Amino acid sequence: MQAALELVASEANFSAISLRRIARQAGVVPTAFYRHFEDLDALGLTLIEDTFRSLRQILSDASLSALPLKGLVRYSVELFAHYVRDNRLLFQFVVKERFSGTVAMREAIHNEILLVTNALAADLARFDEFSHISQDDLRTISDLVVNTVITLSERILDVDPDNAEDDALMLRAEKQLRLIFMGVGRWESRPADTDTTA
Amino acid sequence: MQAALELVASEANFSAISLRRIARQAGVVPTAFYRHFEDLDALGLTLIEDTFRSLRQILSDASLSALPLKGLVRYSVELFAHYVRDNRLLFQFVVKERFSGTVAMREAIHNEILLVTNALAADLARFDEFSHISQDDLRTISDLVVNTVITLSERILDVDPDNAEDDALMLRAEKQLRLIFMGVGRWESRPADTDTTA
DNA sequence: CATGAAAGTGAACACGTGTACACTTTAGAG
DNA sequence: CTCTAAAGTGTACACGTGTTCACTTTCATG
Repeated sequence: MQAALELVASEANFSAISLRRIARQAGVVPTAFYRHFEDLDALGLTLIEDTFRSLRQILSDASLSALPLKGLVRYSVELFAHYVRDNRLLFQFVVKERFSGTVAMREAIHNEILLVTNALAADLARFDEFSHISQDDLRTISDLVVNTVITLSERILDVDPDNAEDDALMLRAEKQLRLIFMGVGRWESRPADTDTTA
Repeated sequence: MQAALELVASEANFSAISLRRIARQAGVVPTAFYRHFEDLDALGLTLIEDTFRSLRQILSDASLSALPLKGLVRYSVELFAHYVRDNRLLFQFVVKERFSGTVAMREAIHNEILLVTNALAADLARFDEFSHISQDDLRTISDLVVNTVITLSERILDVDPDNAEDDALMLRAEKQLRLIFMGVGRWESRPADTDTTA
């Protein structure tokens, strides 16, 4: 698995590297691969599963919903960015395969992200500031937040590890999230369907 | 080029298909490929270039900045969604290669998106509603908007063409964009650095 | 109608690929 | 110490790959 991650990080993507190269990188003969996985696909799916199992762990450990809303944005962004940096190869793999992987892999990633989005919606629902928001709108908002965070991690992974440019990226994401939450204050979940601003 | 697009749409991604397969799909012998492109890379870059040339055309033709801000969101979303559907294969290619392509391809796509973001920032600057926003913040906002629209197109491409599920996707993106613009109303570009909402 | 460039052809090359099979080594539990 | 399952090995096969080269066909232009 480590060998696969290293190769994917140094090449275009997963489908561009072969079973034989992975085996070579792992210091093992090609046929030994089959002792561990049925398929390259199976390897990929395992990597995805591992990534998100670990991410879910982090997110539930942080128990964001127990914190005060004030300052939550900055804290969350930092937590997440830190975690992405610490698991660079794993996330790089997921980002690359999200749209270019096998159907099975794409679906797995998609479903995992959906889970995170739903969890966020449930967390947000606990705050008074969101009490006027319908369940449906909560998920729409969570979706926007999650997408913004995903974009942040894609960018962190794009700059090289010791560039220190990350701070600018985090600041931007933070601003964007704050902007979103500002909108929430004016949002009405069952408004007359007329535009309020645009 | 058409052959390559068709294959990429039916397979995982560009690096997973070979010169020989593209030639076969085009009804031509492998060596004939070299009469048109030096490289597979060159083909990919050309496809990207074409996609964005055409997209820029559409966006400038629409001259969004000449329209009233009210209703702009819905109109833009519809325009864009329509265009994505009409150029399904092309966009599918770009979405897949955005993170999993060659360095050259990834950079090309990244730069093109940056151009669109900057153009949007310039357009927004013309509206009175954004007069209190600093240039820097305008780009941050445009970035968020562009990312939201990109996410919309990724989703449109993920459901099959005649599913009619698109309306729900567009509605969600529309809501998210309106939420963002609501936030803009309360945004202060040089505030005391204290959080206003979170 | 001639001509020259653009497009397409077919054979050949050296090499990388996934997987099958029978075999050997490793290492931990009884 | 023994034995068994897991991990690793080496050989072999049929096939797909990018690229080369000299050759033929197509076809618009003068």
